[in-house]
Amino acid sequence: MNSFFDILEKLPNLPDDQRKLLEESVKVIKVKKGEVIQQRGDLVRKGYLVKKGLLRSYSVDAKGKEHIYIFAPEGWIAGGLEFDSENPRTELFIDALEDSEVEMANSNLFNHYLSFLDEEALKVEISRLIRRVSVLQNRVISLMSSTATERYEEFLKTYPQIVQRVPQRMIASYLGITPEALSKLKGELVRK
Amino acid sequence: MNSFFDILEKLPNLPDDQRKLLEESVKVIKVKKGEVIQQRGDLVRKGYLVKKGLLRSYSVDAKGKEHIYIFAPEGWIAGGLEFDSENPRTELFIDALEDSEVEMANSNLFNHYLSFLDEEALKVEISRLIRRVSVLQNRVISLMSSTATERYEEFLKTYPQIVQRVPQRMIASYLGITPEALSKLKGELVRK
DNA sequence: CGAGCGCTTGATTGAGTTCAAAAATCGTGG
DNA sequence: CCACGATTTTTGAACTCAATCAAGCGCTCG
Repeated sequence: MNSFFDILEKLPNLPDDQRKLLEESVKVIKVKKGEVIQQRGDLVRKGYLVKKGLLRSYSVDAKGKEHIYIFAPEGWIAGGLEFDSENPRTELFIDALEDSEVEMANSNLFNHYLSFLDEEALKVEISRLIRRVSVLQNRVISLMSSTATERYEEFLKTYPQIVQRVPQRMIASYLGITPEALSKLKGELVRK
Repeated sequence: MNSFFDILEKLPNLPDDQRKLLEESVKVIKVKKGEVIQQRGDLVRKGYLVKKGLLRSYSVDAKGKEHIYIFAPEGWIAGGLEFDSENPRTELFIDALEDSEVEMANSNLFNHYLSFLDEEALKVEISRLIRRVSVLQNRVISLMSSTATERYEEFLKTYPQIVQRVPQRMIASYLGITPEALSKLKGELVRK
């Protein structure tokens, strides 16, 4: 999926007024580097599909430290349209690491989308969620069982395109370690 | 959902031969404590709904250490019927922590289930996945930003019914620490 | 009743944190 | 295009939390 408007095209039977409503629930916005577009506690659930640039989603712990949850480069979605009724408020912040262009969709789109889904689209949607579960599962396992060095090497393999674009301390934050630790760890790796 | 057979009841339009096929894809089995019912690398995707007893799903790392991914008491599903085509082989083991009674469904059920889903059931299915994503997200964040002690206290609050039933070293394994560390950490807590 | 399993406790080690400061890099205005 | 200030990375020393190794205790179930 490269655009939320693809979703609308998958709904040929949609009445015109509905279609208009959904079209209006997607806006293309420009986000400046550093700009925060979602904060913890936000009730409004929005999905941000990155057309150009790079977003990050992160939590802030009790001590004010940031922990990056995902990077979202071109083609990725940050924030998700999914709505968990048991926990309606976001835990996560989202901001831009580069000047970005983003399609912002509010949850109307998703909910209406669901109502009109055909069997094919349904499977796509479920696949997307399953893949997400799978990615998260691996992250949990790796946080529990791998050293920082192993996690870093894994990151290099999995997200080479991101390594180039973000400051090293952000990678440290994704890995769950301090910038100093990552720097030293890299030194160790080079020494071999 | 307390039984996979509930799924079948949600499909009133199902032709009889199809229904019979699906009914045959669910088996009730007894699993003895310690018995392993899924291993890493298994291609066959099965879902295990616990009727009685307690299952655990866990990974084994390079050093042979086990890391518990979830506990599944009565009413929970271990293993999941979801099929990720990009990564068809399980990373996880599943075994029984108590003598258990389990409904075992193979992925036929799920796939057919999807084909016949109505709008209502679809939303339920997607909700289930979303909740799972949400749980995993919290686990990732907590592994990155909380100390072992904080994670233990969180576990006590979230899964009080499980604390009573599993050996302490299993809780340590879930928290991502050694049994010794958990024992000492508990000592500290009592001392206050 | 004994052997083994699980929990505790202690000593030692190691990975990663914290704090501080220097070195390298980046970005922006002149 | 350069220079300066700000940010990022590196390096070092001291410290902390949890891992590892080892020994002892208590329970249970075979």
